[in-house]
Amino acid sequence: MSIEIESKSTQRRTLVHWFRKGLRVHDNPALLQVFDVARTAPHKYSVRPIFLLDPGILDWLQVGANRWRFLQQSLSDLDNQLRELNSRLYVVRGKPVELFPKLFERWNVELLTYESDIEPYAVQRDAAVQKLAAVHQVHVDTHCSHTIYNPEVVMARNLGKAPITYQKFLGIVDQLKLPKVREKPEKLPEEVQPSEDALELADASVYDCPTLEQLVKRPDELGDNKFPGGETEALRRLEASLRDEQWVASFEKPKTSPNSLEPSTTVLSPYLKFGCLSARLLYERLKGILARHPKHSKPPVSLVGQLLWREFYYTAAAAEPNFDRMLGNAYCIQIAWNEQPDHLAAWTHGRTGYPFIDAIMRQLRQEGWIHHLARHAVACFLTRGDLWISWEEGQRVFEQLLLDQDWALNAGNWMWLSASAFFYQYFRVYSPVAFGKKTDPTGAYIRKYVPELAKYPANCIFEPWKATLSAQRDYGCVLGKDYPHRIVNHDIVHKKNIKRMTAAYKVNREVRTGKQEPDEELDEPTGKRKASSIKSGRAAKRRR
DNA sequence: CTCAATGTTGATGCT
DNA sequence: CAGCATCAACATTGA
Repeated sequence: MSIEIESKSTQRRTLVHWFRKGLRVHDNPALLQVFDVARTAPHKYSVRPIFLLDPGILDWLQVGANRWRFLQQSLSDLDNQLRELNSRLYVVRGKPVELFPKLFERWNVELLTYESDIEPYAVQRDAAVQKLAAVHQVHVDTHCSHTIYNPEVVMARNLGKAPITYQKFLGIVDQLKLPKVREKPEKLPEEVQPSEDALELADASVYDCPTLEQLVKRPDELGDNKFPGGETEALRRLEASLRDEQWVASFEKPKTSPNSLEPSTTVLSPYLKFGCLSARLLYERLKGILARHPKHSKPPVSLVGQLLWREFYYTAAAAEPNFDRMLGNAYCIQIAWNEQPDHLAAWTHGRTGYPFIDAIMRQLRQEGWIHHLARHAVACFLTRGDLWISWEEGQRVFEQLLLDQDWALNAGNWMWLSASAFFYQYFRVYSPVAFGKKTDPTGAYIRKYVPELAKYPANCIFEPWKATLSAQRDYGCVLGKDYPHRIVNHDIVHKKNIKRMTAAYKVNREVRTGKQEPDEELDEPTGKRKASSIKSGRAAKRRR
């Protein structure tokens, strides 16, 4: 017994950084902490940066093949980055709560660091891990570095609540100090290399990065690899995006095109989502450029404005565990959406019969990224504009297909577009015909992604039902045979849906002001009061 | 309490 | 082709 204790006390202690999001070595305060501590006593410590991969989640998580590939590439690049710093990435297979007690013991862990996260799943997981760490006398330090501003700090400046308008949000963060962007850590001394544990002695590849074959269960669903994952590519893309300072300084999102053949915006979003690129670094770089160009665009339309939209939604989401649902969500207006599986399937797979909508949905499936305004067009079409299907259904499809899918942003934008929260001018409806014509009058985008319509001329490619049957035959694409008839008539349904929105808002208003109880069909028993408490202080006062 | 101003990105038709 | 009014009309904010 005494020998055991003796050997344990002389065994080196391990410092662990746990990667989740934040798949980078630059501006990573939690990683930096572990490296810094190791350097204070290189003979006492060894360092193990880890990523946990639960093989069970591959089957149920809403992640499409393209995003699995992005993750695989990001992990592989991260491993390379760490090897240049005399370390490596240790990918450990299993569930966090089952793994950590074993790792704490196996590696004699002293310190665990990670980047904090506001997603409910992560909050719950991290609380459980912190408990386990306490039991094993492992010190835990967390750092807020996925966002520029800490959502908790923003709320503290707004009477403890998340601001629900962007302008209010701007007013608050304008008073906050900017976080310091951190350099990537310096190389670790050789002595810090951990000696092989029992598992590594048995199998030297036990902690290796997953291969593409291991992560992508449906390789047939992989599209072109237009946006490879990883920090290296993120930083390359950052530099390419910032090269033209005039463009950066004059950027206005609403003036960029949703249907250009090549992206009209930076496509840094997937890299921000996985943390391959630090939002704080991007912010600092943008500020530097704007300082050299006094006449520049401003939030909400500027590039800085785009980053702050991300912050806005993160703050709102941090305050609401049900942010991704209609029921029990304090921000969200309650609407009796229809269930319409055939229409949902048509939208999901780009078979609505509206070429502009279908082209966007097919680009999304193939490439994993679509322009923000393209997301507006298809989201409006699915929900309040045409199909009257719940935003949660659209959220699910985006969650699967978008490389940049980020819980807070996806839910927040779906609520915005469906006029369920944050945005209320539901009478502004996108036309699935007219909207795309503004930036692509010839329909080149449609020809690329809906090739069966390639021979349709510009004057009817946005509305192929206007071509006569003989013309359709000439163009080699007959509606109902080679391409679907439109599943709804926009001119008719969008007017009907505006009236439905008016009715839904009226009910919601009466519920809020206490004139009427919420619809029992819509509300969960526990969600009743909550729906009104944040929405309106006026209503809450009246109730008291 | 009321009331006016405001809101990242609508469509249409007119000047 | 940019700018503007109109359509019908929302919630939030702040005076």
